[in-house]
Amino acid sequence: MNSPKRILFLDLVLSIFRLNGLLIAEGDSLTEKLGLTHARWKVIGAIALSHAGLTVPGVARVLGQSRQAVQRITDVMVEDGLLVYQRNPNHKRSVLVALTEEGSHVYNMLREVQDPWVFENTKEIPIEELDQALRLVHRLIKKFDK
Amino acid sequence: MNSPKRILFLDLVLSIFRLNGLLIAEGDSLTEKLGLTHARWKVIGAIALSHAGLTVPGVARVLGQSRQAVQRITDVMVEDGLLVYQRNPNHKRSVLVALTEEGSHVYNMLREVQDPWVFENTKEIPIEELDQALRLVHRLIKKFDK
DNA sequence: GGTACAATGACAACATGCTGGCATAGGATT
DNA sequence: AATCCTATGCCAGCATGTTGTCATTGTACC
Repeated sequence: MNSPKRILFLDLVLSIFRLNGLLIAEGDSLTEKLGLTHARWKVIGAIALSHAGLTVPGVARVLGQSRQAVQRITDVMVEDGLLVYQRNPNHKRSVLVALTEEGSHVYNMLREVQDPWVFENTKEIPIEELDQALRLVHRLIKKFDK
Repeated sequence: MNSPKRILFLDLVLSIFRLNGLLIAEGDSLTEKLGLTHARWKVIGAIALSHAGLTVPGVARVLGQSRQAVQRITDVMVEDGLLVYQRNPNHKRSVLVALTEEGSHVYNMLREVQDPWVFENTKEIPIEELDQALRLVHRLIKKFDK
């Protein structure tokens, strides 16, 4: 069971761990001036991309995290004026999370630093490679996300 | 700047975050009975695979983490009898980290649960796809790891 | 309507990661 | 040898994630 496949897969797993850490560090340094952290722009991004309203557990489901982790982040972001909790017509207790004006502004600034970063880091990579890798990652996510 | 490439790349980044979380959960449940956690088997694996001796900061460099994070884990693992600190002929203060007999035993058991897991999750994936994805991930790591 | 199960909010404990600061050991340069 | 830079150990503070528990709300089913 020391097949090449085994080695490749374990290398892939460890590399995912490594890349995850590096991406977090990248994201943090990229958004430092905006007062954001990776936990925060993940939330802002999820909300900005959602057309329907999202509740806290809804954001958690989108991000694949526990609702408690998201709740803690959103609570602080509400205090900081980036988010507001809005009445949810569909649920008495479970409020909707929305961007404030300042939150939208921060999201726009996020895009302004993110776009050049994406461009810089993908300009030499053929789109086919990105697509293939993404498909494999999605396949693995589907396999593990039960 | 809403190119397909941008969308693909951002999806890839978010998917890496997601897969990272899922892999940690997988690893934790897989090694639960061994009394391991993902932080611990990463360390055990790094040490088991190193031919030369590793110091704590050495393990950290291999794993791409801070030496403080690794130090905390190894301290606990030494208490638990999985690791020992050994005199380092090359450095008075910076000891080497090695597996105890129990640590080696746990590593072997780790392999016994890990191998079937790897097999199960790769049997339907062509080796070429794994290889291509791994190459892209390595490429990104190299780009961000400065 | 009543009842049972699921979803949510709130709080706590804990694991894991990061950074920063400080003292000391090692190594390189002069 | 003296000096300077780097590596290391150790401690602390903090951000982020997990799980668990409990009370309450929503929902579905009888």
